[in-house]
Amino acid sequence: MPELPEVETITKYLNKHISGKTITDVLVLSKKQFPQDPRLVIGAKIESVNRRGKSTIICLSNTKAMIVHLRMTGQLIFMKGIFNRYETGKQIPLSGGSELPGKSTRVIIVLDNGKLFFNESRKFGAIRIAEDVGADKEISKLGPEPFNKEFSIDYLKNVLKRTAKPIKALLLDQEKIAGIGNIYASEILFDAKINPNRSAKSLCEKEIKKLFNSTLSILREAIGYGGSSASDEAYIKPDGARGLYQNYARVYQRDGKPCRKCKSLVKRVVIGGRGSFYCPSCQKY
DNA sequence: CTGCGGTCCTGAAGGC
DNA sequence: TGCCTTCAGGACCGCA
Repeated sequence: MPELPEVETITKYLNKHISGKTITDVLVLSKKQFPQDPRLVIGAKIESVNRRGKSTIICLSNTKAMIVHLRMTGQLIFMKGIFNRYETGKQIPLSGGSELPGKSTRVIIVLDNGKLFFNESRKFGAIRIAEDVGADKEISKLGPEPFNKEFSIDYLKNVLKRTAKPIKALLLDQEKIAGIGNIYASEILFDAKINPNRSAKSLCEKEIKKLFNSTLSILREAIGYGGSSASDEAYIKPDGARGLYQNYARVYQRDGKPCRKCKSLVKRVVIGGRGSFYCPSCQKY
C-alpha cells in the first residue's frame, strides 16, 4: 500500500513530469472519488507536486490544490501524449490488466502533455480540492514528517511516554508521525529489534534512540528502492514500473519464512486489527 | 482520553 | 467448474 516511500516516489516523478502543465479537462468516472466540481481546477496550471504524510498534493496556479489520498489500492499513472493502446505500443503493467483506462480507473486528469490516471479499486481513496491545504481536515491533523527536524528523539520520547498502546499501533498513528503504514511499521520494529506488542511507554531510552534511527533508515532505504510492489500490493510508479523494496523486506508478509538474521520463523499477529509481522527471536517481548 | 468494533469497498483466496 | 463466504486494510465515527 502507498505509504511515505511510495508517495514520495510518486510525487518526485510527477513533480518532474507535470509541473508547469495545464489541466485541460477532468473526466470523473466515479463521483465518490472526485466529489467536487471539476471546473474548479480545469484551466489551472500545475505549479508543483508535493507530499505530506501519505497524501499527494498537487499545487495549482489558481491558489487551489488537489489533495490525493491513495489509501490502500490507489495508483497515479501518468501517460505522456495523446494515445490509445494501438498507438503507443507501451504496455503498462497495471494490477488489473494493461489498458488505460482500466477497470479501476476513477478519474482521468487531462493535461496539455498527457493524462494522469487515478486508479483505485477499493474506492476508499479520493481527490479533493482545497483552497488552504494546511486547513484541510486530514492534513491539519498530521504529526511531524519523519525527515523534518521537528521529528527528533526528544519528540519521540515525549509521544511514547504518554501511551500504553502497543508500539506498532503508535507508529501507525498519523497524528503522532506522518507517513508510516502497515509495511514499514513492521519493518522499522524489526530493524530496531523491538517487539510490536511492547507498550509504547515501556521503551527505554536506548530503544527509543534505536527506533528513531530505524525509522529514518528504513524509510530512506525504501525510498531508494522506489517503494514496495509485492504481488498483492496495488502500488506501482507513475510510469508503470514496480518498486523493489519487497525483495528486501525483513518481515512484512514473510510469516512462516525464516528470519533473514536468525532463521527463526517469522510470525504474524493482529495488533489493533492489523496484520503485524515480526521475528519472535530477534524481537523478544 | 482510550480502546473497541463497525463502516466503506472490491478482488483474491478458501471451502464445498 | 462455480458459487458463496471470508478477509484485508487507512482513516473515521460512534459508543462505552
